[in-house]
Amino acid sequence: MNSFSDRQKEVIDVSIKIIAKKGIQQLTIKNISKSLGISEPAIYRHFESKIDILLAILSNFKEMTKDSIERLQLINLSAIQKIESLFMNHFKNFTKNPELASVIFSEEIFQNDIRLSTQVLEIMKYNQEAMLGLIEKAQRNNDIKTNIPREQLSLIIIGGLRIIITKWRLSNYSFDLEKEGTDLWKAIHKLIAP
Amino acid sequence: MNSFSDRQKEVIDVSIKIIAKKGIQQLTIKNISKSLGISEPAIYRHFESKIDILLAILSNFKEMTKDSIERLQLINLSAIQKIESLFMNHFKNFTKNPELASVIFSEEIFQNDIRLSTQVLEIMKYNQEAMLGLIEKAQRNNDIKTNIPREQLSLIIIGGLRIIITKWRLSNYSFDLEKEGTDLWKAIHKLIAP
Amino acid sequence: MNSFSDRQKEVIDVSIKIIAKKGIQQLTIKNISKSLGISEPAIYRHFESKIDILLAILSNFKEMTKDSIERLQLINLSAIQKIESLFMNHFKNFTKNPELASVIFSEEIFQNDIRLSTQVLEIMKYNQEAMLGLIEKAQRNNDIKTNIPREQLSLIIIGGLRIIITKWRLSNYSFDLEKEGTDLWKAIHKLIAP
Amino acid sequence: MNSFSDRQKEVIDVSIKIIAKKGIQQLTIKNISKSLGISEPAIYRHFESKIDILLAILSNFKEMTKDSIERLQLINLSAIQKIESLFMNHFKNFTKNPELASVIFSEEIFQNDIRLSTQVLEIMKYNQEAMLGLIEKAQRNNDIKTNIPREQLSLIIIGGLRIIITKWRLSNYSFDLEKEGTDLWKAIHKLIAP
DNA sequence: AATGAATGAGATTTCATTCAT
DNA sequence: TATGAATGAAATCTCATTCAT
Repeated sequence: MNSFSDRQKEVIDVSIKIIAKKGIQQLTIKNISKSLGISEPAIYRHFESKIDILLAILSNFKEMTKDSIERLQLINLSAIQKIESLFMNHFKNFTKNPELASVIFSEEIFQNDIRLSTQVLEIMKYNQEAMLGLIEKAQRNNDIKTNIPREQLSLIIIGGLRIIITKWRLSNYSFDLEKEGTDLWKAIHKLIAP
Repeated sequence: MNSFSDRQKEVIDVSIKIIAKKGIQQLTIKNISKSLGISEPAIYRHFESKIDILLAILSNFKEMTKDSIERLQLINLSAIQKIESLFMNHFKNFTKNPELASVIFSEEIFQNDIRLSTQVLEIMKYNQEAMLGLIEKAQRNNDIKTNIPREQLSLIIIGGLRIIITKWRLSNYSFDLEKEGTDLWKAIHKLIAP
Repeated sequence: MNSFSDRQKEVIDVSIKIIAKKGIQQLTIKNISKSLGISEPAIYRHFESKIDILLAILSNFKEMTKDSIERLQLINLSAIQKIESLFMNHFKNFTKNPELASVIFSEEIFQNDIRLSTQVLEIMKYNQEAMLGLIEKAQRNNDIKTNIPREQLSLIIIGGLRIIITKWRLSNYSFDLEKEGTDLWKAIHKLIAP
Repeated sequence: MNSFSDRQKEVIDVSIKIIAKKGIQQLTIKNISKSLGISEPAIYRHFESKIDILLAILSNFKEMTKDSIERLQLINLSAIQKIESLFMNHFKNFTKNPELASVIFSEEIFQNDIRLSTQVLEIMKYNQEAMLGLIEKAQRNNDIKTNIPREQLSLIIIGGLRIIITKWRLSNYSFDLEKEGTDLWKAIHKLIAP
């Protein structure tokens, strides 16, 4: 799809790490190039501008999001199981890749450019629509209460997902995200089950 | 408690507005002074440094948070009613003061300085403890399911609160926050009611 | 009219000198600030951008041009004498201020920005219209041949003026501009007299 | 004489076009290579440095100038006819090749290097001497007034030539150069004829 | 309390050029 | 003959802050 060169992937990678560790304000061309051990102008062989680096990060997220949702659709699971899987996969992924957590839910970072914020909104929308679709199916299967509108159910599930990750991040990854995530899912599941 | 001068309050005010409208990267001494119609050095009569402005913003939030929670405790309401009130008050306040929404839940903004992030964590903690206390009481009153640990209930309630405000902000305040907030509360209430 | 501060005038001044001596490519903020003995950022207190410095130079030229033409109109001279005066004044001014010569007829310098080239064209137009008006009057007074269209006469006079200044400049100001200018005017006068 | 390779000629060509369209400041190795559809280092296979490209442009002009003057000398025309031919040929050539006009009379472009400005001065000198020689002959043939020194006549002719081309270029080639050139020549001819 | 002038540090970006392949 | 990757130098401009007034 979006075929980034090896160097481009490296740039994207260290950029995410820099944002995660030191915040967007420290994402400078100097810091990126220092991390890669090359000169500052060398970055411009691989990206036309700094904004393009941020766009590449988002483009990467978008692909990842789409892929994981599409893969999920193909699996032979019930809708409620797919919701659980979607929910829990986030924790697995972020545990493996904690930097991602800092960037993926930090809409503020991408506020200052229309192209960036458009991408962010599209990613959010994509996630929400997937969740809504699954909730609808699960309700039809009678695996989720039907007396609660799916829009609100979706907000509650995604809201829970986001806040636990935010807490984990702000606590400096000091608790076991997968364990706390499982507990949260159990609670949500108990609440929404008919 | 912290007694800010009139000018200091003005600085805090326009700073919040700038962050809300243009992001933290645009919060510069130049932009602040331009918004206030004074010169840049004049800012330094009122704040020793830029960090002090951000600390003042957070200090302000902290006071507001404490105040509203303390006031809530004094009112003659049941615990579940207090939770509802806490939940709904946010929407009222943000509808009146949309800029606040952009800053109050943007922890990323305050990531790059220990003094700042410490303040942010304290505010979060304060809110959570208040919520936990109320949930406990509501459970004792049998107004909330008791078979779900209050830690998870708290996450779900605050998570829902945060995500709806985030959506509202990213949508450029394009929907009726109070109405959507009411719908969300109804759903949560139905779910957590015994 | 355009009221430049003292510092702004200094910037304009050294900028003209730099262009004259080293060409437009050496007109850098660094060189300007070095010439003035201040730091580079200090320049930006006085001009918003480099383009604004160039615009100020042109704005200055425009004023000078307008002024000198307007002053000329008021003097009690015949049209042909005014043409001579216009012609010869250039040599006097440039002899006093040789750097001006390098910039005033270097349209190429101002090619890369629409605002700049617009200004250049306006200055040229202004000069040409003044010259056309004077030629017309002189022809009516029978001081200039009437069997030659004034458009061509204007081109010949201004063309002569420009080329002699160009030669003087490229020769590193190595000949007496006023003397050569007088000789040229004598020749032109002899040719265009009826 | 100077035998440029095909690639070198291409480089010279696009360089002239770039200078004409966007000014000398946009004549960068990057822009040259982009125009040619090759990589930047590839340019250095054909020219040792950027200055060498500019020198090649001037060297080309010099050859062209010499050629056309030498060819003119061989033709069986009177001196005044040769002057007319020299004058009018410029308009024909520039109409065919408008970019040339932007560069050939832009001495400022070549100001910042001694080797470049030396070349420019030589070309000018060559042209002037040819013109002076022709005027002298025409005066001896009694085709041009003899009471005007040929130095001034030369200035007037070449000055007229240059200014009309400058106007044409700054007007974005918006008028018929050959027609206006003819009108100008008629005027000059009428003036200088005995 | 406020300002005009200034600055050191640093940001993004461009440029001519080099080198290994 | 050509390219991908890289770089030192330098350009424009921004930022937080200081100081004399």
